Amino acid sequence: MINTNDFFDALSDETRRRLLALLVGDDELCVCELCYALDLPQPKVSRHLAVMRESGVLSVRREGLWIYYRIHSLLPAWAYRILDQMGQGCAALAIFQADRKRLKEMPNRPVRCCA
Amino acid sequence: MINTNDFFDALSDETRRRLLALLVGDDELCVCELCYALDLPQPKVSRHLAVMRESGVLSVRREGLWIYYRIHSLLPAWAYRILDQMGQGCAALAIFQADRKRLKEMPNRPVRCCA
DNA sequence: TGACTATATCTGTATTGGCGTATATAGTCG
DNA sequence: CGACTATATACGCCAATACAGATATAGTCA
Repeated sequence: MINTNDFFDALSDETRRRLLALLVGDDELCVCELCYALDLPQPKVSRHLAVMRESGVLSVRREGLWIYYRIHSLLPAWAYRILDQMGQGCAALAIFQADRKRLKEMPNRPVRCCA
Repeated sequence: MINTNDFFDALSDETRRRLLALLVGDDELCVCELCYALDLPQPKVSRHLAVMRESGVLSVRREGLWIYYRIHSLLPAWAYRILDQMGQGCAALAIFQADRKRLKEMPNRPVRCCA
């Protein structure tokens, strides 16, 4: 079960909120998609994902070379609702909209074979 | 209008979450009530309240010697819902329950005259 | 095996942010 | 005015954390 402090720690950084906002909408995305969408160096994205993976906010699945992250399915209901509201609150912001746009227009997105 | 970063910054510290959780339930409380409930030194509580006041998460009313804080009434709907869900998520935790208990049992609570 | 791709981790640095303590401000009341 | 109460702020210190850049790991495919 996730720790409350860890959950709010995930929300305390804008980069992490950008990652979460994408994942709330898209159910699962791989690291290279997230890097491309946020237009940030891969180690930076990877470190933030690691923080959230280690605290149980995100879960991970490997498929070949790609590693897919998603919102952890065992979060308590209130935590889901907060993520959802955060997504709504951020949807109006230019940065978050640009992230969505870049993701949508990303060339050669990896194809899930056996989601 | 509140800044999204500032809003999540308010949630990023446990002391601030304890303050917010009390205020979500009680509509307004003065600094000495909050100090007593959290059992923390006054400057520490005051500094955390100042952070949230300056970013527009809390608003303030003076009544004589006492200063009453409350959740700001102009937060966007999604922010309210997050505060509400945070309150529910934390309600199960011992620290937050103890805060409520101390507040309820506090002797000589100041009396609002003209709320 | 070796080249290549995707992702993770390490290392050193700079910044942020919380803390305790001391002190300042502001209002009340004699 | 001076004593008192409630609250706010300033200061110096320390720990946490984000960062860039370099490097390691792990899987794939020739």
